[in-house]
Amino acid sequence: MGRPRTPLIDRARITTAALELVDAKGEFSVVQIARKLGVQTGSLYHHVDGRDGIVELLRERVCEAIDASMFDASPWDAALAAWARSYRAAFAAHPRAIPLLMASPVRAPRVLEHYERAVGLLLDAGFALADVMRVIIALENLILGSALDLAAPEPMWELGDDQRDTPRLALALAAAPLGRADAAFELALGACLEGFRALVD
Amino acid sequence: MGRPRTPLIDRARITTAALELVDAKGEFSVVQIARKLGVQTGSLYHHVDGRDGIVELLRERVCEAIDASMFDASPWDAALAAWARSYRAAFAAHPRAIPLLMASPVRAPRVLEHYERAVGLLLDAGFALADVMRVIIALENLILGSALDLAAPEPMWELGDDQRDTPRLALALAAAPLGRADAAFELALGACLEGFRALVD
DNA sequence: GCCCGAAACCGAAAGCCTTTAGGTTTCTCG
DNA sequence: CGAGAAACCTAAAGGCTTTCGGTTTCGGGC
Repeated sequence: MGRPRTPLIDRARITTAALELVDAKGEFSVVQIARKLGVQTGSLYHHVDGRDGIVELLRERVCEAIDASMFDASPWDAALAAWARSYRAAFAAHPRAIPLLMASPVRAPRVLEHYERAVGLLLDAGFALADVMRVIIALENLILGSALDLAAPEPMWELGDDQRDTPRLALALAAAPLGRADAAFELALGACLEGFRALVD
Repeated sequence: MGRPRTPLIDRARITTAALELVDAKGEFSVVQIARKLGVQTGSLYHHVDGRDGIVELLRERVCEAIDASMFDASPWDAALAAWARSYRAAFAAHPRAIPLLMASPVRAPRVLEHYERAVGLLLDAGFALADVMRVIIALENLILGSALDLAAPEPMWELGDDQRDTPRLALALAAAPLGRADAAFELALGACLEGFRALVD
């Protein structure tokens, strides 16, 4: 018993275990993480601020993959598009984590910093201060909505066995290309950027 | 004990109690519903298919408010816009239910029927079959993403006490009008519809 | 070099939760 | 009028989160 000579767990290992559980089963519990790490449940509470704290760690881990390097180099619209694609791709890498991360607001400082840089980008591009959040929120709506679509492994629409009630929906679904989620995202992204350009010109 | 002379609970009352709990606290439990209805926990299982069944009931209840009457009358773009607004408004009426409803695919026939009619609308408007789902999914991404934004009663961005890390974000947030979520949605909706028109012209 | 507080684990328990099972009364239908 | 279904209760199993006290180890100040 007692304190071990070398710590058995840390925040990074807890996060990894939680993410593996979420990727595999779509959910996690403190008990399951403890089992995975060979540790008593209560021990996790020395490293982490409860279950919600673990969700926050997951958010940070997932968002680490978002690339924000384009904010300095490209023209504003190309940078915004690249950011949006990277943002979406980061969530797409762990689709089953999305419902978990959707339930609580963004608190992670590292994510907030992305928004800070996006604001700067748009201000420098000549957007009016009152328009900036409108643009960012609109884009974020699209990104998160699209990510949500990615979260459902099965199609978002489960037609009944009897498709006579929805003949044309079944037809359109069958005719949609495989990467329909990506195609839809690109369609909306292009349209939104076009709309944003009208604000600054 | 025994069976009461008049039933104490039914699916409608369970749904109402669950929705009240969700509206008030953002979550619900079978125990809390039972307490609210003055009934033992297990009794609910005579009326409802477990906790997941209650979520399905909530989805139906929330989606009842979506108006689909415009599909027959207006030109396609006005109809699509009206549908999107009504869809979003139905979710906005119970924002805290959104994370709950997002986790599972759409099964309710009444909701599927909306998509069926949207497909018909677009086909009749001259959209290519392969484009129809792309357009609908793009629009839905926007609706759900925007609804998700509404789900956060607190601002989606919780800046730390020390705003020195995000000075321009704080500035932009302060400059954004009160209905910033609505403004962002309308901005993106208009842009997307403009993009859709380019597909059919 | 020693001591004391902090750190990191274990064990146990309180208090939630979901779901199932069996018992009792009442209703409905043949 | 009798049988079975319906609708409630009580009880309990088994999961969950979180807290608390006990035990050992580490590290910094004297």
